[in-house]
Amino acid sequence: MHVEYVLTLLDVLGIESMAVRIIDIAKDVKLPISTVGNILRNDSRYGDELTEKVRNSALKLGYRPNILARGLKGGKTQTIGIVWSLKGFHTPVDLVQNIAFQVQQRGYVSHISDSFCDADAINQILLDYAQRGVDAVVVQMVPGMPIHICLRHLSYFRAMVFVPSFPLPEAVDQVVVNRDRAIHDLVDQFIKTGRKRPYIMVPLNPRIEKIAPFLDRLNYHGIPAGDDFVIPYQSHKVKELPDICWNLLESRFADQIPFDALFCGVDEVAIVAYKWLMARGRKIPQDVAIVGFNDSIFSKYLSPSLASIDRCDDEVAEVIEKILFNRLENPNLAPQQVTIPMKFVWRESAG
Amino acid sequence: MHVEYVLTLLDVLGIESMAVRIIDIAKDVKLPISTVGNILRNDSRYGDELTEKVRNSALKLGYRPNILARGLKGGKTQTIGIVWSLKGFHTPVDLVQNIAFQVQQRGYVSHISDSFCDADAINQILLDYAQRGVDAVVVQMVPGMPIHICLRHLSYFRAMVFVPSFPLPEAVDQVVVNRDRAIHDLVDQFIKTGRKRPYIMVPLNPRIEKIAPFLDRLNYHGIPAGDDFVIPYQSHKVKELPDICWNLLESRFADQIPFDALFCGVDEVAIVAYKWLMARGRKIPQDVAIVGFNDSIFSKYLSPSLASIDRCDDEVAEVIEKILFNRLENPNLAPQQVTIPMKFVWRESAG
DNA sequence: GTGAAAGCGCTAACAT
DNA sequence: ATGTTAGCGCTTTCAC
Repeated sequence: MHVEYVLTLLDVLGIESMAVRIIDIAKDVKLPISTVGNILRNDSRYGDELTEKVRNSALKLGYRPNILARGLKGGKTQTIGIVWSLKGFHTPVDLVQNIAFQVQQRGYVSHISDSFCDADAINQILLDYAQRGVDAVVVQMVPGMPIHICLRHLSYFRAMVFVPSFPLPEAVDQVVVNRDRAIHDLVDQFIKTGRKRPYIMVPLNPRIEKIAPFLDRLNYHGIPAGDDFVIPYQSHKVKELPDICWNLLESRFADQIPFDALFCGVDEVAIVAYKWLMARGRKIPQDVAIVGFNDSIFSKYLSPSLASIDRCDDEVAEVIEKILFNRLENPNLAPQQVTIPMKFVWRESAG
Repeated sequence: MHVEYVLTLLDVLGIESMAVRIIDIAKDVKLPISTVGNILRNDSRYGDELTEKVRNSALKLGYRPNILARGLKGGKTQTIGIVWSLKGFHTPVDLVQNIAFQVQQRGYVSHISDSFCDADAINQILLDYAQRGVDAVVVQMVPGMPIHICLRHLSYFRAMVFVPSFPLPEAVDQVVVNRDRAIHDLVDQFIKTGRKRPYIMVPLNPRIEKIAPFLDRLNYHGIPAGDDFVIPYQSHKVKELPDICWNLLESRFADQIPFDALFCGVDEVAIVAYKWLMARGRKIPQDVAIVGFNDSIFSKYLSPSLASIDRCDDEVAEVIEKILFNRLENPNLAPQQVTIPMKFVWRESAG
């Protein structure tokens, strides 16, 4: 900062700019530093009188422990780190905000870093968190990501919660957020309403999350669905996603529309499909059924209302928080595993 | 963590779980700690040979400085804090992600905290950041928020960038993101297309951001617009927003629709308005023109395409980052102020 | 029950 | 040019 300016300003405001330390309290109450520290840490050995005196002084002076110093000695830093794929449209950023919010309510502060779905990036982030004395981390596990990248950092953190889409075989704390059930349900809905050629429009990777269960379920119903049922898109920049999808539909289905149902990787893409199909005089869901993903708040109010898949972010955030703090409070607990299946939400567009 | 399990696991993986310290390098190269530290800090006094030796050793051992120890001594922690109103739908969470992303690219880590638009909460967060040796903070300033709440913490941080919607009179680094121009433009568009009663549907607070410029501009055009032109909504939970708005329209305009244009606080609310109006047989934009807010990626693909206001998040994030790191690199710079006006984006729904 | 003192890992001022 | 040393603020062990 512009030092002179700041000093002047602080002067004008009459602000004391030094942080209060334990030693300041010690001087105030005329006791040794360790006594003050111990009392502030709720050491029960001290008399009520002393305790009260110290607490009052701390309150009076506005004492706040220096987290850096605490952490340096191996103490808790009241910090949790969240490693997530934030860029790219397939990702539930709301969920991250939710977790951060929960954590903040507990008096913790969170670091949020973009994993870029890249093993090396995750490794660097975890190393970085370790240097900072981060107490615990939440790591989104993308299918195909080697988990040992993360496990090697296990000893640096008091807790480590993984959020994969399929159960990890390792005995670690994990909240599995699985799409299979929801995708089965939506395919069943397509079948029930007589669809013969349901397509899927999603990013190509990771295949196992959406494409595989979709095609599998179609095959289960006797529809020989292969990669010709997949309309893959690349989404480097979220902003370009709608245009990319529009162009994809234009170029690939200029002559005819071979599908009678379409599962879109996100609700926003479903909106593009709506417009594209309507421009061709197709009726939704009569001619083509549509299902989106994420159950965005607007989906219910599209015309027709858009069926979607609910990731259950609130519940997931809640469970993550629970498991995380359980572990922090009780380090010797057996590893926890909770599965939260996403839910298919029927609406008009699904037929 | 489950200690036994972790130890076994680490054992199996053959992982060395101790962090490498300067002293480890010092032992490795048989030099005093300070020499190693100095060299690692790019002290130019040392010979090439020594320098190389130390650097190689650091690389070999995978040395990473302990940020806590560095910060404790008053050094940089490579951390920036972001204080923003995250809950509540009026807020550009994307922007926060953008900033965090930029910061990460620079090798910094970010803390993100929800300000709840509350002075006391902000105060606590800044105190907390100060305890953690956070290098710099970015603070969203909501109109009406007393800035001295923040200024009193000025001396704790190496940089402090404010993001208000109107210029702050104080000489501080600030990126002003202003709506006035965009709202003027959209009102002018309404007038140009002959609208007589344009309404606005937004949260009641802060009035000065959207409602005031909207009504002012209408009055400028000779339309005596007052609070009867405002349809205020409360949005405690984002998820409930569409239903709340729907019910609001239902109950307030059961008999007749008095407006021929509607400016919605977010694009999602515009979607609700679309459906509600269409259900009543109204044509958009012929009967009622609609403009949303945020220029969400789907707006262009609604039917009709939705006019909106672009917050220019990317540009804002970029400027914030630039000012922030300018200040960190050059503490004696004069305070910077940049204004980035939002932009009205015309599309079919605006008529 | 109370208090002195030894670090945590790093930085930087200060000797040599 | 190179090396010594005194902390930063807190925690925790161990004397008293």
